Amino acid sequence: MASNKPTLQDIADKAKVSRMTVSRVFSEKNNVSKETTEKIKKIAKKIGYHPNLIARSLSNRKSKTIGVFVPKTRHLFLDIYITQILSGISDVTQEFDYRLMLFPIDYKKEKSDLYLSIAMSHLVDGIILIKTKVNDKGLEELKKIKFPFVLVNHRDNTYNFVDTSNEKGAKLAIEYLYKLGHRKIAFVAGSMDETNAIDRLNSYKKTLKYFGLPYRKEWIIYGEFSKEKAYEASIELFNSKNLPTAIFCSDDYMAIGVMERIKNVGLSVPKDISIIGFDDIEISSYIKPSLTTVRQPMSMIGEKSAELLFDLINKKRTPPIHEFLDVELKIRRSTSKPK
Amino acid sequence: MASNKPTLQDIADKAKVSRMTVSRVFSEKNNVSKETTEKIKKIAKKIGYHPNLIARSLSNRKSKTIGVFVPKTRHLFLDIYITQILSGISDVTQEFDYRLMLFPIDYKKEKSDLYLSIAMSHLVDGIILIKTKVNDKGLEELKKIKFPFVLVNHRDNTYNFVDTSNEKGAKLAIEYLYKLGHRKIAFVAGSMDETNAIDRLNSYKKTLKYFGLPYRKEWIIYGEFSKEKAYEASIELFNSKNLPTAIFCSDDYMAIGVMERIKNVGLSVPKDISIIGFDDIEISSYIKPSLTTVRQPMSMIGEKSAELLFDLINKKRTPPIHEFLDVELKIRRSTSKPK
DNA sequence: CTGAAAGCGCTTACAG
DNA sequence: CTGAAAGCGCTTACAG
Repeated sequence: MASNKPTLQDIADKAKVSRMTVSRVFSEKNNVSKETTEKIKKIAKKIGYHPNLIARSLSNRKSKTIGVFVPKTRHLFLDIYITQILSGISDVTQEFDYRLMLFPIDYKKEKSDLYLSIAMSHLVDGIILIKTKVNDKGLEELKKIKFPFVLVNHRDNTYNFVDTSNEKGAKLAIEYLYKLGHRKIAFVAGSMDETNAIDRLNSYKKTLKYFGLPYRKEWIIYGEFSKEKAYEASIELFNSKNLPTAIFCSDDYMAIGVMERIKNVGLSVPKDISIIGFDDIEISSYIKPSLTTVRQPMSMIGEKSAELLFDLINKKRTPPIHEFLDVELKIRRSTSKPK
Repeated sequence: MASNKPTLQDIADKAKVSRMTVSRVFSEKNNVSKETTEKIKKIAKKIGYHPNLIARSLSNRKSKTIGVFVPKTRHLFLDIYITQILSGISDVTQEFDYRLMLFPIDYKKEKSDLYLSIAMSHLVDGIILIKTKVNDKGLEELKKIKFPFVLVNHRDNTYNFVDTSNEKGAKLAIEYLYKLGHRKIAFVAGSMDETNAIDRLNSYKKTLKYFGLPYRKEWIIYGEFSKEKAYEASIELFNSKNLPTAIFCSDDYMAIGVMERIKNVGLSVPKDISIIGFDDIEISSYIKPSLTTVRQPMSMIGEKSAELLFDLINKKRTPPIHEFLDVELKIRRSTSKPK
């Protein structure tokens, strides 16, 4: 650490002006004479002045920083899915000349006043929460103090959120299978404490009904958005005598787990069973067969959520705001007509 | 924003003590009587007090935050490789009860006083820079003011760094190919403005020499750590009459690009040509054939660099510190004996 | 366009 | 164990 960092006062002394004038130059108020501005900038450069942003924050009550809560999953807190959302957030944050503070969090374990204490800490001007769980008590506190925050991929009408059209996504998948000729369609659900998982499940049920397809409880299994869990749970599907001809999985990792299972029971994709995933993560186009999946526009989800947050911070929109982003079916080789 | 957030003074008034005493309670100095401590905590809870961390930072000159510079690559600033490093950094940061500020950066474009201005801003107590380029002018400034910082995966003896044993990694790969019986081994280099790429190339040359293998300039191609570039550049290898029997690629993405090329020229991996990559990214175990590669301990690299940074911040070690982490050869199906 | 005064909400460094 | 004083380095809100 430099022992004595120059301050506004140091420059003011040398330039023979008040430190207020120097402050104006660095906060770009453009109301200082050209002459003095140049003199001040020259001196600043010479003595190596850089503003103390903490001091600035304390007095103007703006941190110019947003906080992003990201779920820790699978030991690694960032899977590819979240990485892309984060990337979108980061792009917009830089456009707005803001900084980004990361809060990795285990939503299940964290005490409920974490959000509030960070909101009250003045460290950030707004918060984005990626994939919170249902019934998160902390959110109500944030709303109560009118702190700007946006939920990402968590649909709760009480709050601001940016979410994927999960309903449409699941519908697209089932519809596509139906049109291929499938009538026996099983479903692999995600973690039921996330609205993503709930919405996809409900849309699966609804779409089956719409097409007049049979709904069978034993054709729904629960994989908790995990490849391994999906692999384990999917054994049940193959113990029954009545095999589905297609399986729609709530995310790509689970689809990969199910494909492994299918291989292990001696069947083949898509010849015996068609598989559709959800997300379109990078691996999905590399595996064999490549995975048909519902693509979420991940980095756009990040961008939109950051844009919304800045609108809230700048009071350009009033809560609650709800945005749904569109999905797209990526057809690859894990789906075909039934035998 | 809450209109009037309670401050230390508010609690002090109600508790009939000085705000200094209240401050002591919240900074956990443990030198306040049990009785008063409890009274203060009770009042704080009742009126919803949460400390203003910005104010605390200004007066005690500690931000309790570290900054991490991450390269923006491939439009998405975070590829899987960086994600894992970041995850390791984040784990250690939480252990030390610090916060984490993210600075996505294009190292080639950024003006050179960015590091310095952030170091001087008091926003962070230390900095980790992931994959800087050779000849980055800004680093010298940081060193001059003795600001704690650590380079990740960039070997520059002037500064603190945590790097992979690239030399050993490349040696392991070549050695393995040699033992399989390969004598004609080509090399795909990364971006030559990164020491990672340089070190792997040098080790390739050195190891060839060690085994008495022929070094041919036309067997070295440059893929800039990009799948597409590697695909493009690798065409040259197949225009020559003298084909290699194995290709060692400086990263997995390039290995994937080269494998595509091999397929497109009608050859097959590993039957005609063996392929080895570097990194062990997630896809590498999913592609067909699965990729033999030199595994970097990515999240450990993150952990070690954060631990080193905290040691520097707490003056437990003195710069320059250089750490190399071990690599491991993951043998999969993209390598076999030559025909 | 410029400045004097007051303040942001904490902690440091004494002192007792 | 507790407190009075001063200060961290800025900006706000006047005033001229």
